[in-house]
Amino acid sequence: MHAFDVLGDPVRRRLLELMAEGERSSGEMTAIVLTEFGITQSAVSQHLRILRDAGFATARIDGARRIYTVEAGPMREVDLWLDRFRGFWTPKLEALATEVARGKRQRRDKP
Amino acid sequence: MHAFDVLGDPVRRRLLELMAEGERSSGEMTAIVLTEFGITQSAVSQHLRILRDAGFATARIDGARRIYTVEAGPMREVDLWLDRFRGFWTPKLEALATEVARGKRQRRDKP
DNA sequence: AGCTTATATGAGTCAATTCTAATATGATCG
DNA sequence: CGATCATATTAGAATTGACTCATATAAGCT
Repeated sequence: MHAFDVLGDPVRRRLLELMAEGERSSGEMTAIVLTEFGITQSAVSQHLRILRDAGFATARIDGARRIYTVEAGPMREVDLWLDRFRGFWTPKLEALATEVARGKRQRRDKP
Repeated sequence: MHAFDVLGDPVRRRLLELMAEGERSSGEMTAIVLTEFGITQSAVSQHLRILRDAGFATARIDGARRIYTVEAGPMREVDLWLDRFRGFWTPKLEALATEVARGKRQRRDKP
């Protein structure tokens, strides 16, 4: 499943937002998403599985709980895809700074 | 339609990639996507409409042709959403450069 | 004007996705 | 141990989304 397909669902985006604020148990996230979207525990669990399968999150077992952590990999892919559009909104000087920030992943012109 | 829902489709992503390389007519893009994905002109036109409706592209009329241009707005939204995850992969110093690059859109701590 | 090219739209079909309901697994606690 | 809590899984129903086919609109050509 392509990273963008995963991000195409609002519940999954919300789950990732929650994890971005710090580790969360399945239960905490379920409680929140349940009130916000009105879906069942089962549905949330299925979304969490999709996030795990696509590498967006990992879960560590803590007793009866699963603690979820967001993972950078697929998010970077998305960010990388966006690179080709940065020129359309980033002023030139700032673009240079971004270039530096990104560690000049790719060389665009000869030295 | 949320920006990420729009990007969730591979044909639409491809169309945006093509526009990112420069303005394109509907016909040019249709020809390419048709060979790559094997879908009809109608399907491509419907995808282009979704891109227009969501503000990802605008079309200018040139005789019988429509020339499409990619628009920054929604792409920036996506980039902004990604900000909250940057800390998970950007080393601290580079994060600072990104901060500069983004013009310090938001203040995170008191002066 | 009539034919062709370029693109868009609408209706209906089909497949993929998401949801609920029911159930399973495993930890915890009395 | 039996009950309960936390989470996952499976099966099937409901929904959504993308596609094709047919048709519409408008420009360009002869």
